[in-house]
Amino acid sequence: MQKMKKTRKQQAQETKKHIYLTALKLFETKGFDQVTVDEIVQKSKSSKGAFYGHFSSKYDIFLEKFKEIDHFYEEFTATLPANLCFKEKVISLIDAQMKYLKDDLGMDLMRSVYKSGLIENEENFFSNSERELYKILNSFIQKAIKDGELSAQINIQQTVIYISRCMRGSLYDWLVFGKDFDLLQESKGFIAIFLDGLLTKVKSN
Amino acid sequence: MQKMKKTRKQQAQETKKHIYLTALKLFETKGFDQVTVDEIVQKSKSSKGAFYGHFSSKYDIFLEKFKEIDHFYEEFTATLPANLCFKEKVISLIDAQMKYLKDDLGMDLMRSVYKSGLIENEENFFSNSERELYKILNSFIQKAIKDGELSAQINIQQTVIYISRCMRGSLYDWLVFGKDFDLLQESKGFIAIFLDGLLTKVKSN
DNA sequence: CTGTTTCATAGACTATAGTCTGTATATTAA
DNA sequence: TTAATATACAGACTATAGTCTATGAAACAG
Repeated sequence: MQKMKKTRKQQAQETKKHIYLTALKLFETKGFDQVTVDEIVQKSKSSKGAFYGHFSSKYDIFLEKFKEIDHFYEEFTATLPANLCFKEKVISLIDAQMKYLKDDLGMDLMRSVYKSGLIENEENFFSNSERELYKILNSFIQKAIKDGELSAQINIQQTVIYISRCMRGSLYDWLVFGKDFDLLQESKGFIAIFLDGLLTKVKSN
Repeated sequence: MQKMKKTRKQQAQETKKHIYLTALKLFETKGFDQVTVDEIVQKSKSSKGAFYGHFSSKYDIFLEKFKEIDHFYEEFTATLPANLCFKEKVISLIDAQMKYLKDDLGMDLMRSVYKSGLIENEENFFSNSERELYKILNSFIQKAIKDGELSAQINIQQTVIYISRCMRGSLYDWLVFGKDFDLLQESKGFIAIFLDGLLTKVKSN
């Protein structure tokens, strides 16, 4: 197990990371659409072959970055107070998540993510990368049912989809309506009403 | 005012319409992404110059078609029974609209519409072409307030945005999750919960 | 150690959306 | 009527994402 000699795979990983970081830096300074693959390749002293060997598209770089969101979810779960009710938990999740998406990932990146979701055939990350989110929501709901906050009748998977749809809806609107759209407030106000509906519906059962 | 001689403008309109119809036919048979501008231009015996003189992009053709949705809204308004309550009206609007989008406009076109909403700088139709939808929702809400179904306290514009966001959310999910996503059922189930929340919230005020 | 295979990378090439320029004809001005 | 101008269109050209093929070096087999 020698450390000196770089193996082929190690070398490749370094190339990938180097392209990745160069691209992110360029995206940050010039904006996603202003950066060409040729420029990424040139600035990273690499090649098209290397680029497309490691990433399947220009978007793919952003998706890679987007996957870091799992770290966010981990941290969120770890620091969430245990004594909150269902509604409080969901709202606090949305609040934290939107802050993270807006400030840490940024609008450009999220636009790419949402664009790529609309590309046919592309394996959409909403069913992969958002798995962590689904798990969290799922656990919230399970807990709420156990605590009698939600009826045991509800379709858990469906509800997870609905709640995450609230997030996607607010995010999409943010991307469409732009800067003067207050993502935090909009998504909180929206989900609050939806959750009221969810809780009401259950009580009347 | 001679009828025989075609004026320049008339001729141009005919060219535009001819390109438009040729493109739509091609989109229908091969799917939007499979059709190139070159092919449209060639099949319509026209040229790039003519194409981009009349349309600002390939998407633009679809947006043109999408504007026909105003006819749908007109007809819907005309045939809506007057004796429905707020919730019934909104649900019936969503039901009819989703049927229309799914069956008459189709997934490909809607995908283009939602993609184009994500393109920066592009004047997004959500603030233009959806104006008719906003008007209808606005009138529903006004009526509901007058009838005491909704509190006079609520922010009407905000509520319009929320309800239309429910639609956008369901539509986006449809485009992402694909064929086995039941748009009608999903959007109805979703909005029903949201409306419950809206009505509840008001009652408790 | 030597021949063979695999694989990361280079960079030429392709496909296609969109731009630019030239032209002929309609329109307008005199 | 003739000259000047505007504009609809043709098609060459550009920009750029993504593909394909070649190559040289590492990994491996014997």
